Amino acid sequence: MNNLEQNVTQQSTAQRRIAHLDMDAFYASVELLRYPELRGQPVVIGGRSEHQPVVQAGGRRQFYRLRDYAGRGVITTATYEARTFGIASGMGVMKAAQLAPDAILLPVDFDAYRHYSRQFKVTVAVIAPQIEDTGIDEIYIDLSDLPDETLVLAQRIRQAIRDATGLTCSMGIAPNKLLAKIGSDLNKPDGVAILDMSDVPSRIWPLPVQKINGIGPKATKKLAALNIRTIAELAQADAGLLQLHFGRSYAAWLHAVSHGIDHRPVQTHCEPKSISRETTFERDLHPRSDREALSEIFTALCVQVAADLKRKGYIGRTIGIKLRFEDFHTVTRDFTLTTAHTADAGQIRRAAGECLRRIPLTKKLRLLGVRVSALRPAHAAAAEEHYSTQRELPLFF
DNA sequence: TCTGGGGTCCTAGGACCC
DNA sequence: TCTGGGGTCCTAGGACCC
Repeated sequence: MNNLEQNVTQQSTAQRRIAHLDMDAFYASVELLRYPELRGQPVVIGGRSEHQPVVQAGGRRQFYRLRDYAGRGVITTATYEARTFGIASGMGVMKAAQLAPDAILLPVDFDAYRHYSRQFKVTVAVIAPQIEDTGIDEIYIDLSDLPDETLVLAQRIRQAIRDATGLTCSMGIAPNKLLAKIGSDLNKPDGVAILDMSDVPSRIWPLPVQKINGIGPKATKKLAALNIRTIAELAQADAGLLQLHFGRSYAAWLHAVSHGIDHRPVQTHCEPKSISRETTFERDLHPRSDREALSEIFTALCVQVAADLKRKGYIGRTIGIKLRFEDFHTVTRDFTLTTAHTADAGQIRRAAGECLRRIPLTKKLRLLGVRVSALRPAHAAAAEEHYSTQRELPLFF
């Protein structure tokens, strides 16, 4: 065995130390920094239109209540006080208003959340640089190569985030991402959980299957029909039965995760695969009688996607659209350019228009979306073009 | 009074090529 | 005329996540 092989073997057999860090009620907590007088109250973030607080004479702020809201939209985040009413993210605002009509409603402010997101990630990176970005409010951190004791490290990271942002987070630390992710939820909010493989039977198995990242509503329902509700029941389930109902690869995955097994690495770098924009209308629009409005929205989406591509430095080759009808049925169409990649709004609009013509429009629409995929960095494409031109030159001269 | 917007990954069939 | 697999690309839909 040579040195390289030895290293690889050692690396793959060594116990890893992976953290999952999740900001507590992130959007709501950022809003509470801005409106400290709301601390301790049920507050939800979401909705679509402008429901900014109104500053009254004397500087007092007047906030919107859930009961004052009418129309479409969902809750993105609820404070823990609001969650006691049964409000959860993803819930329609109108339904949340039934549960807690007096809860404060604030509009989303993504710029503010992105600002705090960058801040907490930079703060963590100073202490532990091996970070995988998995969203605006959560990251995985590979702590394997750091010398410090696990709990000391966790508390140092959490304190640094609190000092830099005033925000709290929860952490799970375990030998892999699967268990770290479950762990960060165990002592939420503002808590830490450290898990080992030997903790799986006592601390993981009693949990419901949907606590596993990757088992969603559909799989949970199918498992419940097989009398499988806890991770313990999943771990004991007959392999043949699972294969019959979920297919070979998903069944194998279910079996592995129920035993706490997960070999995915922490990925510190990731290129985007697609960039898209979509919008749900205030009211459903008719393909004929609202044709003008739809056409305007469609073009605007293409212009936005093109701007996003340029700002982020990508060009794409596959243009796709998404339509959602009034009955929530959703269809997509896409088209791959035979010419070069593009970030041009006009070209995207034409391709998207071709896609649209392939969908029969009878029902009213509630959503329209435009996506560009098969991306590549614009600079790499330019460099390659330059390189290939250079290479060809000698042939011509 | 249902159900946002931004993504990723997987599956599956058909075309096309070797 | 019928008969193979394997590999890759394209397209559509769906599950899932934050």
